[in-house]
Amino acid sequence: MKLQQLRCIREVARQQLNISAAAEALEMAQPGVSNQIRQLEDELGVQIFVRHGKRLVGTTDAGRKILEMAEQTLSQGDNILKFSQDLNNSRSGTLTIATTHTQARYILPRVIKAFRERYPGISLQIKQGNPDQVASLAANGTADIAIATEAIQTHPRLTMIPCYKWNRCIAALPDHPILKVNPLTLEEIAKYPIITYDFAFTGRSRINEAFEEAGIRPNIVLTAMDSDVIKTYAELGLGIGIVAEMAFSPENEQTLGVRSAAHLFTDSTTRIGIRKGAYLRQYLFDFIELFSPNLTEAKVRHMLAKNGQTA
Amino acid sequence: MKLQQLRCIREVARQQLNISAAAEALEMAQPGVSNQIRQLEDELGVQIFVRHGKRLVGTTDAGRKILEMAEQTLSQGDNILKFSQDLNNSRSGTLTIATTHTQARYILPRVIKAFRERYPGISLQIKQGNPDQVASLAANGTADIAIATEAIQTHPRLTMIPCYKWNRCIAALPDHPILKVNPLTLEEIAKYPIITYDFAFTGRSRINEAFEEAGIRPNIVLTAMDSDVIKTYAELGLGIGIVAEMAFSPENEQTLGVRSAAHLFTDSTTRIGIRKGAYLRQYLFDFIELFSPNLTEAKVRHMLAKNGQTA
DNA sequence: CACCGTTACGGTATCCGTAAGGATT
DNA sequence: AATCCTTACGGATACCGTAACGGTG
Repeated sequence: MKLQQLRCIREVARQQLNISAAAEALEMAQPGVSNQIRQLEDELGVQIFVRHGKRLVGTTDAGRKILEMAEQTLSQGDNILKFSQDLNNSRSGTLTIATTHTQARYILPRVIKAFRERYPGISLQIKQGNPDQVASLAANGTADIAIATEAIQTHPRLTMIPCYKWNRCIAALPDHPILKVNPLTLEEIAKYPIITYDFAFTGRSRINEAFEEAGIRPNIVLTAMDSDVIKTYAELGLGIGIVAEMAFSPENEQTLGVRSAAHLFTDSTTRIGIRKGAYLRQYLFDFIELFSPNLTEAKVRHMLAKNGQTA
Repeated sequence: MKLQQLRCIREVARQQLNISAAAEALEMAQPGVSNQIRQLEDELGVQIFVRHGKRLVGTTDAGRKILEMAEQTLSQGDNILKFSQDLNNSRSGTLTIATTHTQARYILPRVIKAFRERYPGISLQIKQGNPDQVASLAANGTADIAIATEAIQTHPRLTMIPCYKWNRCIAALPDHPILKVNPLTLEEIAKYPIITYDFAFTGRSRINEAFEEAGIRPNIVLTAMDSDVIKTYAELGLGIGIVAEMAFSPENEQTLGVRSAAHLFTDSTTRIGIRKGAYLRQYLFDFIELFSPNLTEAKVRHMLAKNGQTA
């Protein structure tokens, strides 16, 4: 059994059972991948993939288990490589961050600016997605770290570290009556068409809960995956936006009037997710501390240790 | 990085930095091992071993960490192999049990007899040692399971499962006064020379504690690593033996008089130790259940899961 | 027909053995 | 002197690429 064989089956599984795609991702030719898979299956004496003639159409029960164990093995192996790179040149490497639009657009810029100054040699990669995707990317090692608000707190392979709480605000055209009504209530908001986040996104469920508990059916006319789109349509007068408060900085935003709605919705907590058992390079600890200054390396290590972290 | 390279450095570390011995254990020639190690060190750019000229004299700090991660990786890889073998022929394979003399001699025979009847194709291997060695053998994967009484309850890489409690009894020549004294006390015992277990062995520390608490200095004239030796010298009239109660079966032992000393010493608990994250073949669960019938597969799985077990 | 996986084949690199050479104790 | 690790070299093997073939939708 060789690590390369495990890499092959893992990649094929990740590419929806497409060997050609897996070969490309692995930077090898299709036949090579085919061969490695066959050799592994022969050596183990276990079919991993279900074949319909010459097409892969699924994984066997045993295959799923083997794939899971292969991921573990490869993760462990990666730890050795990362650790070594860390020793040699802590100044070069890659940091891949999986996160949602709101974080990438409004929170990360200042963090990344500071990080780049400290580690100019590290190349950064931001992978965006919805919270589920973000969690998966970190869980399978494609990303070093996940930053998101929901759905990820229960992922079995991630250790979650709470960073900060936030809430929503209301954005509307400057002359919109909602900006002056007193007090601001859910009933008042529900009188107008609403623009907010796509379901299962940045705290969207908290918005639903609030209206549901109050027995109000809001008129949601448009949902989007990112705050900028919501703001854009609010500027067009399509309705009032319910947006994460960090999407507004005090100095900008003359085109929209903004007021806090923190008293109407439950706080959401943004968390960092780290794959259990991962080796964390020094600069990742520094990144986390830049992101949330109270999360010192010692604190993070302690939280990881509590969660069955190996390394 | 290849698994074979990891195997090489692991074996060298296990063989006290002796490449020749490692090569033999790996069934390859010395130069091959040397090469693999060098290649790995080159690829990682990290020195793992400290060399004095041409001799390995230690591991670097980084090397120790890498060795630890390598063991993890190889363990995970082994899980895949074991799992596959389990699917193919659950009737063939090897079960390696690391345990102490007392278990091997007095408890395991009936268990192994039953096990062999159920799995005639599985070859069994018993590795004996003191409790520390037993724990290490299971922790590093040389043995599938550890069975012992102390020292192992705190091993960080093992999940411990308590099986049963036991205590000691007094063995002496049939006409020895200690067999009739009433009540049997530590003071009475301490009047005579004592033969018992080697220190750090099958519950020896419990014996020490008891005398210490009572403020008595027993006259221990001989210590041994196994119950048979103790019994032999008791038969020679060298003193009275303090022995694990399971070392006596009711029907045998006419040469020695026996009486219980359970009221004088704290109970000891015999535990099974299993490496965290190990894949357990079906027959291992059956073996455990034979050893301790209340430990069903479901219960064992549950205890392992609580302890950060992956597979 | 387009796509996908397998088989066949050949060059290259890797692995691992033997044999000989320096170091260390 | 004995032990031990390294270097050097050669043969077998494994790996991986290209090219051609066979199923599948």
